[in-house]
Amino acid sequence: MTGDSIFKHYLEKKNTLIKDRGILQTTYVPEQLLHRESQINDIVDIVGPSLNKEQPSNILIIGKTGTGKTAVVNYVGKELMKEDAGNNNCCYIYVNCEVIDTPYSILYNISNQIITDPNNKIPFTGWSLDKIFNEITKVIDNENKVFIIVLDEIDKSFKKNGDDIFYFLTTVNTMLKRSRVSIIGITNNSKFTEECLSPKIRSRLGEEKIIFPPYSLDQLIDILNDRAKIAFYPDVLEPSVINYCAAVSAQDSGDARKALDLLRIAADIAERNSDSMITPAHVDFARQKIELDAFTEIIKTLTDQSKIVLRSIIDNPKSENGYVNTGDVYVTYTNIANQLYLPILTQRRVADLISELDMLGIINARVKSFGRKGRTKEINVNLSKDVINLLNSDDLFQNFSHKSSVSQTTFDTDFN
DNA sequence: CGTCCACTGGAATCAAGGGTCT
DNA sequence: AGACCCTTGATTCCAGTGGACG
Repeated sequence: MTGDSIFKHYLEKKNTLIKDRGILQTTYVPEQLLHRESQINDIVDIVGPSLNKEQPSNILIIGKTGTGKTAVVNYVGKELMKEDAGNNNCCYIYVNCEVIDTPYSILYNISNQIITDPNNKIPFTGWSLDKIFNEITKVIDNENKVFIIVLDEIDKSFKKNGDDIFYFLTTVNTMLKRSRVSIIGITNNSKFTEECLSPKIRSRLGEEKIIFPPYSLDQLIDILNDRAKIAFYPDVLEPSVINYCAAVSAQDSGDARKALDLLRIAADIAERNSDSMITPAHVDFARQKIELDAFTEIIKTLTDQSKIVLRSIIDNPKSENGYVNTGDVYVTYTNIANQLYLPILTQRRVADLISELDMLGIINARVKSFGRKGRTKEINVNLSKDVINLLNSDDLFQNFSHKSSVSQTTFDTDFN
């Protein structure tokens, strides 16, 4: 790979608007986190004793997406490690349970952040949970430190796996002689404690609770200005852009992440167009792009069966009156699956897949009763043409589109 | 007011596919 | 090689259930 490559014009082209793109990334942790002073102080006060090898209380952090939970915790963690000269007293471990979502992989991940010797790492599969439990307790105790383990998006894992590992993690201390473990759980589900936790864990995990309220409009403007100041060259932002980004996101639950995404993508679009300024129009484009990207990503990762179910909903002959029910979908589904020579799932399973699509936000499904005529899910789809085209152009349906012209009239796929 | 439809929601279970361990 | 283990997707079974209809 030499510099003289197909990327040449990228290397030569200088950005005229964005000076430092990284600053607009949501993963960037700024020097100073605005409007979160009190939360930071709370966490510092709780976690601080670990510097003297005393065990901090467990913390549960609650707040909606984009309210700075992860950023604040990681920021405090970073500062804590800085303060712990020589790495002797405490150790900060971060695990995102949305990405790492099985009991095994969570424990695997935690242990391998601790184990430095590559020969002693735990294999990524194959061991029994018992064995991993024992190994991790041994490893932790050997270190003779206070471990602060952050479990981000903790509710996701609870939903899927129950609370076994968390029970383990909150009770390891009884088996440790030298080290201590304390847990920081992060969730965006405000009813998490009541809905998901069994009483025995509830009291342990929720020793301290810290709430992260959504950012207000003014706070979002502050945050955006703060980053824009260093991310852009001077005078490339039309004055109303920041307010516009902030307003869009404030409406929608004060999500700073979303506001930053908007600003960054708007800037990218302007840059690519070689426009001299970033305007609210760019922000509008960015909004559309974000939405489409989100759906693209979801559809890409759907299993074949889910794709067929989704398509069955969209293409359902009965869908012209706005909604379909599970039975209708299942009929269409068996049709399509048959034509694609794929195994046909039971209706029970298809109902589950429909529920999953609902949770992903691709479709709307709510249970409705028709009295004597039974009870079913009322499903409606509200997808843009772009998204539907995207689904139709999926590899899975390539052969199908040709064949389907024979009998089904509803499958008028338009590629252009 | 009770019935009864057409599913839902939950739990138990299976099979296949990834692997380790002895 | 055979015993075990975890994860994922699917199956099977079954006890609910909201509310229009009779």
